[in-house]
Amino acid sequence: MSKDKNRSNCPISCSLELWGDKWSLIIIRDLMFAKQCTYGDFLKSEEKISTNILAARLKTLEQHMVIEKLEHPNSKSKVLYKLTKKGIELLPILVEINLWGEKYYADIPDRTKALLKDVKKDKKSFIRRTIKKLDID
Amino acid sequence: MSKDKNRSNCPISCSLELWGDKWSLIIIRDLMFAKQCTYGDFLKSEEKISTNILAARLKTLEQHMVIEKLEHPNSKSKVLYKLTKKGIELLPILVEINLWGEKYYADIPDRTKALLKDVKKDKKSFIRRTIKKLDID
DNA sequence: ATATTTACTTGCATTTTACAAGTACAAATA
DNA sequence: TATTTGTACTTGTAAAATGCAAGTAAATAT
Repeated sequence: MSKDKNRSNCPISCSLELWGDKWSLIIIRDLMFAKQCTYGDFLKSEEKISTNILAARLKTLEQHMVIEKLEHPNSKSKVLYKLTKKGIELLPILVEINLWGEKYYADIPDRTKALLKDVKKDKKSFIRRTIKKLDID
Repeated sequence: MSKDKNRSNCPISCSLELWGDKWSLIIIRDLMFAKQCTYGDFLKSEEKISTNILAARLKTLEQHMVIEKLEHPNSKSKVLYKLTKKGIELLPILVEINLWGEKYYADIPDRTKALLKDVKKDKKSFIRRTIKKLDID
């Protein structure tokens, strides 16, 4: 019925209890680099999340104020999802995961390579610029 | 029988397929800040991982060369686990998760607070020093 | 010789996930 | 206006992962 207690007060452990799974950061990645997404946009991602899992994750992330829902400007049947400040602040984590993954996995997409080249040139500046883009709505 | 194909070539997605769960980074955290751990040490952690899950995660992380097994200097019945270079390089990710978690969760343990104070003073230096400690074996 | 420690494995109930299909409302089309 | 399509979900169910308790085997301590 109600929320369980955290298994510890370690910030890493608490964070993992919220988004430590195979899908949450994929959703957040999409929002981070596409700015805003509809439900259908998430479903179209290459990783092919199933619709019930997507709905569950969106719900949890919204409840924990990592993302929020917005009305779509052109349509009442569409919903726009976007990152909150709390969600945007996950960017440094995504950047570091990207850098680690680039080092240990092959066939990185060109778009990602370009992005990471930019990151490596000046990480702080990349983060600042990306956040700035997300903040404008 | 054999390994499944990755769901995409996105480095974030690939990384999550390996350690995107509620336990892998807890194991890695323990190794990162305790340098070396036995099986029993992991079980003693506050988060109370169950023994079958621990065994499964250690196996996967070893297979993917994130951790490795060492003989215990004093005992043939003990096994020492330590991070490989690949594992050590997850430190920037753990640092960023820690910083995010510190911001959004309460009652952070004093040890962690002290560590994060050090991180915030000079992140690069903290990472360099922590890696240096881990490299000596 | 016996008991204890250590690193696991095994069995099973519960939970989570993945896949397929279905629903409800908005919007476009005939 | 009626019907089809698009969009955001929900529901059902089988398969897989998890959590808990107990068990095993080798090494060490007593």
